[in-house]
Amino acid sequence: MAHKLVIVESPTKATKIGGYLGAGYVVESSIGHIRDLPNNAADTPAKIKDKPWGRLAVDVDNGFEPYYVVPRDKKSHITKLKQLLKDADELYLATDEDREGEAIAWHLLDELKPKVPVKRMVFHEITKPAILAAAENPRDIDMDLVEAQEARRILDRLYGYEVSPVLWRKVMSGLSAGRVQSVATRLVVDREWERMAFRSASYWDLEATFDAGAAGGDSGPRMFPARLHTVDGARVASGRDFGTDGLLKDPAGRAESRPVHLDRPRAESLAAALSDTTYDVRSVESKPYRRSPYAPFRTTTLQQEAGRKLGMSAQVTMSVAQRLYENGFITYMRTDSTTLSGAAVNAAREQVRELYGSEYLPDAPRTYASKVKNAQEAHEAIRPAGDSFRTPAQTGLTGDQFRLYELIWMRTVASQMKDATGQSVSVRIGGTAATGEDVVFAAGGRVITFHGFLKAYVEGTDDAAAARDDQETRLPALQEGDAVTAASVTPSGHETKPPSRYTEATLIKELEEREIGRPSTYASIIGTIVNRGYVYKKGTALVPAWLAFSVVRLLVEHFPRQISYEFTARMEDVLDDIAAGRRDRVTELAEFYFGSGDVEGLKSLVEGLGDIDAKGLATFPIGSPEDGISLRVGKYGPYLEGPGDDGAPAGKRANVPDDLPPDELTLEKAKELLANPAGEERSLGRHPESGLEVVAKNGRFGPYVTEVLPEDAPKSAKARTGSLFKSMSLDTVTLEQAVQLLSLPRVVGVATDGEEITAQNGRYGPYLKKGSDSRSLAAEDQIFDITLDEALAIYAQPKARGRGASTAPLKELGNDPVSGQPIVVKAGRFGEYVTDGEYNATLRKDDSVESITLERAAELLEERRAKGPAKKTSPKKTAAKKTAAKKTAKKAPVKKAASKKS
DNA sequence: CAGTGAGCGAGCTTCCGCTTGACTT
Repeated sequence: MAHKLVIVESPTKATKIGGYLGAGYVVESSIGHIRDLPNNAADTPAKIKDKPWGRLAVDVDNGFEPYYVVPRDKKSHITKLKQLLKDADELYLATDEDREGEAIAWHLLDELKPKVPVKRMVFHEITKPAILAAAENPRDIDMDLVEAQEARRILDRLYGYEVSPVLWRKVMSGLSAGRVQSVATRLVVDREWERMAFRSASYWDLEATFDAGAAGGDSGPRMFPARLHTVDGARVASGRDFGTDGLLKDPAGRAESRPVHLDRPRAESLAAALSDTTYDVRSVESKPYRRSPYAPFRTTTLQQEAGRKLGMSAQVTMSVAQRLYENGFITYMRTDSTTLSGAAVNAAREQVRELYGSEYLPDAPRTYASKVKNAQEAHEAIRPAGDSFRTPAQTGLTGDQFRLYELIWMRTVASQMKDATGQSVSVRIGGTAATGEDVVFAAGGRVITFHGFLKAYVEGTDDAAAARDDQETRLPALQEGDAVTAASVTPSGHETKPPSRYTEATLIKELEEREIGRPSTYASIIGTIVNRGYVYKKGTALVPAWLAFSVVRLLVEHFPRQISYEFTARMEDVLDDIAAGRRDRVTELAEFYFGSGDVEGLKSLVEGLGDIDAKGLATFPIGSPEDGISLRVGKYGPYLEGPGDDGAPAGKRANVPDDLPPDELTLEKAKELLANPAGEERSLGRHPESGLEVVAKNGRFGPYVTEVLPEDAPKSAKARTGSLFKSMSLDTVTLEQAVQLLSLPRVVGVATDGEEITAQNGRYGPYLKKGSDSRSLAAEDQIFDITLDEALAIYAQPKARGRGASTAPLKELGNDPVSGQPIVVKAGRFGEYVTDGEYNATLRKDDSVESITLERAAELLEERRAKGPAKKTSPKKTAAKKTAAKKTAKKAPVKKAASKKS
C-alpha cells in the first residue's frame, strides 16, 4: 500500500512525529547530513583524486563546484531510505528549518532522486497541531538557503585544508587550523599573554564593624560591616582603579577626582588614628531592587550551568542530555533558541501555580527574545518534554540524568515566574581621625522582599567572589544623623588579580558571543584544541601549550584576516545575504580564495609562505633582550635557550616541564631551569672503571645514558654516550646495562682480511661495521651476542638491497587481471603493501591483510599505475627524498608526546 | 638538547556542522 514518506533529521523526532501523523505516513530520519565533501584521500573518488584540487574536493577553478560523497557509514542508511521511497507516492522533506537543515533536504532530494512529488515541510515545535499544520502547508526547497550552506561548507574546507598543511610544513605534522578552532585557540593564547603582561598592584583600605546601638531599631542586625570609602573627600583606590600594569589609571588628568592609594603604613596609621573617633550616619540611600528570571536554556547556557553547578564538562553534559532527549524527558538539546512553545509556557505556568502558588505567577506569560545574533531558531529552548512537566521525582531518573533534568526543569519553571523585588541600601558613615582627616565608610545592603523566581532557580557564577543574585545583606534601619560606634577598624590589604583563564564554560560563552561555532559543535571545539595539543586542562582552567603560541603567532602574522575575531561574524553577514539572494556564492568564495581589490586571497597567502621564518615564529624571549633567554618551541616540545657560562649565546638549554603554564615561566623560573637542566635525568651510580657518575636522560635521539665529566675536565674530553635499546626505558635502566651501552662499539673480531668487525647501535638500529662496509643486524641484543662466525656469515652475503627482496609474502592473492603477474601482500617499511613485482601500493586505512581481496588489490595497483612508474632517481631527487623521510621519522615521537598531554 | 652508516614501494595528516549508534576498553 502506498504511503507518504517523511524524512526528518533525528530518529527520536521521527518516532514522535510518526505517532502524530498516523497511518498513511512513514516517518524516517536522515540521521544528520547524508552527504559531505570527502573527509580524506581514502574517501575521495578516484576520478577527482588526481586533479590539482582533488585534495580539496572543490573545483576552485570552476565555480567552486563541490564534489560530495555519501560517507561509508551512511551508505546502508541511504539504501534503506531508497527502499522506503519505492513504495511511497509522496516525499516530505521535514528536516530542520535552518541553513543546514535546508541543505540536508536538498542533498536528500539530489541523492534519492525521487520520481514522486516532493514537498518541503517545516515546523518549530513537535506537537500534533503543529505537525498537522506543517503537513498541510508545504513549500519548496529554498535554494538560496542551500547556497548559503554550501558557501559555508566550502569556505570551511578551503580554510582548513589549505592552512593546516602550512602548519605541517612550518610547525609540526598533524596539526590543524580552522575558522573556529583557530580563533578559539587564539582566545586562550591571548588571555595567557594578558596574564603574562599583567603586573599586580597592592592596595590597602580599612574594614570596620559598626554598632548601630539603639539607632538600628528592632528589624535589622545591630552590627554591620563597612569599608573605607573616602579620606578627606578623596575616594580610596580599589582594584578597578588599577591598570594591568599595576599602576593607578589616570582619570583624564582631573587631580581632584583621582583616588588616593593607601599603602600598608598609611592604612595602619589611619586605623590607629581612628581609635577614639565617633561616627554619624552621613547619608542613607535606598533604591528598589528588581531582578527578572533568566531565559530558558539553550545549548551554551546549559553547558555553562551544568559546568558551574554539576561539574560536568561540555561533552558529558551533551551526552547526558542526549539520553534524556532520546528517552523523552527533554526537548532537543542542540539549540540556539530560548523560545518556549505555547504548550510549554502553559505547562510551566501550571507548575508554578501548583508548587509556589499564584502569587508567583505573572499575569501574562513571559517571552524571551534570542540574545544570539546568528541564531537560526530551528528548535525550541531546552525544556522538560511534553504538554505537562514531570517533576524530577516523577521521572524516576537517577544520577547525572536526574541532576541535569532537575536543572532544566527548575530553569524552565523559573522562567515563567515573577521578578524578584526588594530594596538595596547604600549607607555612608563619617567621622574625624585624630590626625584631623575626615573619613567616610560605606556599607551596602540588599533585602529581597519578594523572591519570585529566585525561589526556584539561582544562576551560578564563574567568579567565586561574585555575589549570587539571591544574596542578601541586611543593614540596621539607620537614619541620616544617627550616631554609631565602631566596634573594630582593621587595615586590610588587597592585590589586583590577572584576568582568569578560560574554562570550558567561559570559552564557549565567549565563542557564542562572537558568533563562532554552533550548538552542535561547542563541546567538540574544546575536544579539538585539546587533542591537537594546543590547550590542556588544569583543573577546570584551559591552559595553552607553547605550541599554541607558535601556531597562533604564525596565523596572526600571515593570515591576519582569517584569524581575526570578527571573521566569522562577517562571514555570517555574507551568508545571510546569499540566503536572501542579495549576493552570489561564487563571487564571495572567489574573493575569499583568490582575493579581490586590496584583499589578498587565501591561495596566494598560502603560496607565498615558502620562506616563512619558522625559527623566529617558534622563539619567545623571556625577560629583556639583555638576558638573552628565550623559549623555543622545538620538535620535541618547548625548551629554554640561554647564554652559556662563557656568555656564548644559546650556550645552555633546558627542557620546560610539560605542565608548567606559560604565565609561570618567569625570568627567575627560566634561570632556575637553565641552571639545573637536569630535569628528567636520573643518576644510575658510578661507573666501576672510570668512577664517573652515569646518568640516564632524554635527548634529541631519544633516551640515552652518559657519563658526567668532572668540572675540571679538559675541554677536549668527551663524555661517552649510548642510546638505550628499545627494550629498555629511562625508569628501569640499570647501571649494569648502562656500563654495557657505554662500552660500545664492541669488537666482534677480526675478519680474514685483517679488518676489525665492530657491533653498535646507530641511526637505523643495530649494525655491524667493517671498515666502510656496514650490515644491519636484526635485533639490538645481537650487538652483544653475535659471534665472529655469525658476523662473517653475514658479510659473506652480498649487501641486501632493501628488505623487500628478502621478505616472504604475507599472502598470495592470485594473478593480476591487468599485468597477469601474481599479486602478493608484503610487510614493508611503511606498513603492508601489495605488489605485482613492478608496482607497489600501500594498503589504505580500511584495508587489512586478512580482508583484502584480489579485486581490491588490483584496484590499488591500478591507482598506483595511473601515477606512472616510480621516478628514476636523480641525485637531487634522492637527496630531497632523504630529507623528507628523515623529517617524518623524527616527527613521530613528537606526536606521541603531544597526545600524552591530553 | 648526544652525533653514527645503508638505501628503501609512500601516503596521509587537516576543516565545520548535521546526526547516532557501532566499535573497543
